[in-house]
Amino acid sequence: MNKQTMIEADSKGTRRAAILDAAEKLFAQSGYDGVTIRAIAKEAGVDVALPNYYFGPKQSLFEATFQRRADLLNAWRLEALEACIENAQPKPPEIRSIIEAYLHPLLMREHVNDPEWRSYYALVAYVNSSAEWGGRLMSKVYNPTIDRFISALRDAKPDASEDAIYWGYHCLSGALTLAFARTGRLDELSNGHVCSSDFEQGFAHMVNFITAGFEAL
Amino acid sequence: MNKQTMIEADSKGTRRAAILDAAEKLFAQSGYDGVTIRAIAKEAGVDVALPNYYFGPKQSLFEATFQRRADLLNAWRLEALEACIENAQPKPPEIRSIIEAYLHPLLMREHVNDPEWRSYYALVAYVNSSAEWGGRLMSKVYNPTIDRFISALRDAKPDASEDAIYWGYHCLSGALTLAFARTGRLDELSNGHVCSSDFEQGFAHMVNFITAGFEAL
DNA sequence: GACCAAATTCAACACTTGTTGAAACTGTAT
DNA sequence: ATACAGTTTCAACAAGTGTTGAATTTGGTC
Repeated sequence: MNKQTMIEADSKGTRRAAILDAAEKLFAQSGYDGVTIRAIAKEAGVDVALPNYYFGPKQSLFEATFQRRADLLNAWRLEALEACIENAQPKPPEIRSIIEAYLHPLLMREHVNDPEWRSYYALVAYVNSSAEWGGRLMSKVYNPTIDRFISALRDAKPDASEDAIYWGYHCLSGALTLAFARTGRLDELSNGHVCSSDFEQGFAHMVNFITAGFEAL
Repeated sequence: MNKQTMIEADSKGTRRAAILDAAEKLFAQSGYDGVTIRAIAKEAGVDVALPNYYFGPKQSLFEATFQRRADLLNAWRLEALEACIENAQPKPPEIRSIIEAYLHPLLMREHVNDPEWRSYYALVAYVNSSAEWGGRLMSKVYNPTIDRFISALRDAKPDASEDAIYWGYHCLSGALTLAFARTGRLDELSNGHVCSSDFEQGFAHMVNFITAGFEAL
């Protein structure tokens, strides 16, 4: 049973899915240590003992929550990357279209403003910049996909150094996950002029900015 | 008594400073909820009741820790910005030199590899991408300085839209604080080829990347 | 020495934490 | 009905949580 069908099996009604939904929402809001099993159980409307029954200890619940939507996300991104490589044949694709393949799957579907997906994105932001989870968990779940994007960028910029490409990806990742975190900081900084939760506007600016960064390598 | 002298007054020997040092280190490692007052007291070598005696409740201790080095940092950055504006008179300074004024004060002094400053940077990374602290605390402490940099960027790029400049700053901030977080992710992604804790190398790449992003606005 | 305020310790408070084992309940196959 | 495995509840556990008030110690001033 692949993960797509797992999500659907868990999709609605079952308590197992309700627990994951609650965990996703709360972990995204307050981080691992800021959330108690009891709060998750309450949010999910189940008994305190049930999360442990289904997922074992708290750490496993957290990793299961993080893992749940990852395979879908990776599949969407790879699909978009393959398509952009295909379209550019036989030349390597433009940098801009690689960056778009990385970002667009996150908001070009029905789930752009789906609060559950937004929670998951915030969870990714938390994990990505957490010293405790960051390296290990992100790498385990997302590296195979990222490797493909790195390769594509390398092909598009064959004269750039390896270091520069990796640090370029670092900038992309940092900007993206900070947007995911939805701290409301840009709103405050700009006195309400910019709405940082307007992902579609923000992503357009980010694509321009990041593309220019890579093209200058 | 300004903050410079406050830090020096707290610098060594006093328990008050030991508590701040311990809190800085531990909060940077594990975030607000991942650290207990008892752990801080133990790390500082003082009684459990002492943090509360000096700083009041846990939240206040956290904010005091975050605040302690902020004024120094702001002063250094503003000094660097003034210098680069001065040097470019009467024209506005180059974008690259503005970005350098923002980044270089963090590593161009004796404290580049000072573990205490590194802890503080990691703390900034935590706060910046935390949904609970991010907006409020970062803005309160750092906005006046950031506003000056935004103005300088606006002068250097008078034809860029306001939105684009704010989102450009967002990219800069996200990349910088992700580097601060020191998750070790780039190391894993590149199979050890890139050392993400080598700030000097990383900052050089980031300056290039971010400068190109702004110049393309 | 006596005095006093600041600093520090100690013990305890009320409450929350993750986890568990035994009991009760569910639905289905026999 | 019986049996049985998968769920769900309940109560409790040992350990840890932030905070506090009273007691004690410290260091300097009269």
